[in-house]
Amino acid sequence: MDLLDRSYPSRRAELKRSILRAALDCFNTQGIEATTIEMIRLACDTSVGAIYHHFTNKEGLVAALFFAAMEDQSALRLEYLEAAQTARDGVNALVFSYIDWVANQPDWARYQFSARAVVANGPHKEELRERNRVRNQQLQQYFAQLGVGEGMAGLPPELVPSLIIGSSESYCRAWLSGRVQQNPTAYRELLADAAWRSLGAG
Amino acid sequence: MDLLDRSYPSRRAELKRSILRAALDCFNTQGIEATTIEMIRLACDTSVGAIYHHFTNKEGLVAALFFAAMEDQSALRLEYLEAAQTARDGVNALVFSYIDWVANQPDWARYQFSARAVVANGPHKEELRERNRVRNQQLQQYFAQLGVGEGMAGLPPELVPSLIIGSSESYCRAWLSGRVQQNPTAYRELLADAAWRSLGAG
Amino acid sequence: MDLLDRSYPSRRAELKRSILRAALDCFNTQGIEATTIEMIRLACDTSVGAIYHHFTNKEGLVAALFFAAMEDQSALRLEYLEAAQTARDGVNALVFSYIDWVANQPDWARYQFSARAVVANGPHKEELRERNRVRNQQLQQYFAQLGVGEGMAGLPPELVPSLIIGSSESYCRAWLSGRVQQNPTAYRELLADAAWRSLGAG
Amino acid sequence: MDLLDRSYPSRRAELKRSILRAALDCFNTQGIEATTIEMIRLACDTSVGAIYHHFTNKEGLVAALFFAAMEDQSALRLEYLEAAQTARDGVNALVFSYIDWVANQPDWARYQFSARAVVANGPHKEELRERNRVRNQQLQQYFAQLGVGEGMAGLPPELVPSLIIGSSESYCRAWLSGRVQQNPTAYRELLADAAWRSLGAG
DNA sequence: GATGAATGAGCATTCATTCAT
DNA sequence: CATGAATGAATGCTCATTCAT
Repeated sequence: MDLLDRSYPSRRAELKRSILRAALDCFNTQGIEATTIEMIRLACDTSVGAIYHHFTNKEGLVAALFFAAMEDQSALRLEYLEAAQTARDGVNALVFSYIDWVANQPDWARYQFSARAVVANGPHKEELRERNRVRNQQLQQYFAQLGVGEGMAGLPPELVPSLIIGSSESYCRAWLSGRVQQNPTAYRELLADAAWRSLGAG
Repeated sequence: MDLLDRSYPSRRAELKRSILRAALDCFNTQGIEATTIEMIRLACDTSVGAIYHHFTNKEGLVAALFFAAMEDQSALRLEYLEAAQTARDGVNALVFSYIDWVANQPDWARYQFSARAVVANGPHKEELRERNRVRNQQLQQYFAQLGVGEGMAGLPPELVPSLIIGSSESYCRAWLSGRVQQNPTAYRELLADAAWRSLGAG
Repeated sequence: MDLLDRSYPSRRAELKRSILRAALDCFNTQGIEATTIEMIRLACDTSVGAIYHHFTNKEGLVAALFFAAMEDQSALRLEYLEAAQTARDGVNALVFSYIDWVANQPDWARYQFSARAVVANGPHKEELRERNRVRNQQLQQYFAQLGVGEGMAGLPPELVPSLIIGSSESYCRAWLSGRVQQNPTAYRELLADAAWRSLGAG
Repeated sequence: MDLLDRSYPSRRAELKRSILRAALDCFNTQGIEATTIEMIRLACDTSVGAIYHHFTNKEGLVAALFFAAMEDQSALRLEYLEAAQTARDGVNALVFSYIDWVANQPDWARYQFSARAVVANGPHKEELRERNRVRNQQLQQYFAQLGVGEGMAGLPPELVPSLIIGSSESYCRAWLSGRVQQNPTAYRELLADAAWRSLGAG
């Protein structure tokens, strides 16, 4: 099922969905700043007014799209994490959910990379901060439950996320921008193993 | 010595330097798109005409700044790599040079992150591609010399750069955007060790 | 009793009244042009459609408000004039009714000043002209009855209204915009005396 | 000599003058809010950019025009006042300078009436307040010199300006909007006499 | 009658770029 | 070489008004 159908499932939200889809396409193709409201309007055949009615702003549209991606990614992560029993399972869940989400929603992933800076400096920066705070808290709880951090004594907590996800993110970026060819899912296991080793928890 | 004094060392280039410095400040503070030529003019007290005389247009200024950063970073990497004897030395050289450069030139590093997408889609995309090609070739040569890749048989070559530098890059991004506090140089060794372990070459 | 209750006394007109009151507030606070239908809707908690149902369009609302003020002011003037016996009484009636109305309905007076130009150039300009014509005729009749104009021989008729009401209007404007402090009713007698003297009819 | 030539006499300010003249015409013909920058641009055959270069804003243009009128009117008033010896002379100077200015610059006078409210609520409200303060102070000085206020003991000072100028202003407004036909200069003496009588200083 | 989503013409404003001086 | 006034296409956004439900 499509990401947007998950986020806006009702019938009445059809227009909203079609605006978002058109915006995603335009933003990814032309770049966020280079995309004009008129381009989006053309792409989904509505009126300028309708776009503003539903999203207030160009920045509101950018943010709505970004938060939709964030939530979808979060949902997959939680799903994977719920099945995890051990610390190693947890690391796998993070790496796999990250890679699978990017590989399945490359457009949304691409958008997420380019929109983050925009949202983080725009009028929705507070909402972003808050969502990040909540997400980090949830992750900490999960990892506390799993006893992660014990095996990797000595590693500063603020370093751990980079060790777990850094390589995957780096490869996914390279893939999305065409610098490497192979689909990241082909390296799921390698990247999860490498992340685990990098934690020195072997 | 300052990055710009290295790149534009002559006396006559003083104006060029002061424009670049002002532009860097503005771009980092306001964002590249949000910065107007007028803002830069104000910040370095020249005329619009002078800016256009030296850099042709805004994208020329963005690119000049980006390539200056790239070259400075390259120079440090080469310096570190020249002292490397073993594969492990090479990994350390990459990680250390990356971290040290970011930590010493945080403004340039910040700019590099935000400008890459702009340059990669602007009129200087070819020059960027070419520079990347040259850099990758150099790196490959160095690593071939050091016999890197032998100990890590089985790892796809296109994955290796992400394994080496991914975590460091991830942490540096987090540091530049204030999400973590500790200066990345504090974790130089930890990150290099983790990178080495992640390669499975222990 | 409230101006609007006088103009729209029935129970069924409650909504109409609440729209007018909200519009008056908004127009005075933000200015007529700066006030949007949406602001008015918010202020009286109806729907856009309801406003258009009752007043056809924004200019209809502006005019309805203006004519309501005009009628209320007219009613008071007639009331005062009906008690007048002499020319001097007539001048007093005009000055006092003007001042008392402004002092008792400052919001409506303020609105009247700012709306006149709008109505006089909008689609209701004819209605305004007609109402003015009728009012002037009535005044002329009253003054003819009282024999006004005899004592002040030599004064051009078109100058007389300005001599009678000019100073009061000037002071009331100053009071409404905060340039003077004292309530105009404090100067009722002084202004009426001055008007009388200015007619040279002493 | 034209009002604008007095305010912007240099050769280089030619464009500025032509913009102001075009704006005055448009504002008076269509109304300030109804006038678009494009209309003004057409009327003086420049570019939008030039208008913004010289006046920053539509509101800047409105204010520049308003202050130019104010200064021109002030200059005439000072000129007339300088020749005054007695209180009666002073009253005449105020009434005559007011009437003469309106009659000689009807477009500027009309504009002044409609622009005052806009400027008083716009971003230049402070400048307007300050200019008013200075003007009032000057007037007070002049009248103190002339011993005005002595003969009219008992009249509250804040009422005096309305008594002096109220009737003239009222008649001028009526003339500018076509409600009366006779040019106000025809009634200069009558209005000055009436003002003097209204002060009760006879 | 009431509602409010949808419409789209219209506007102020910006800003990279040029070029006469 | 330097200057900065002038250009004008392009854009985000507003808001009165309509009309299907």
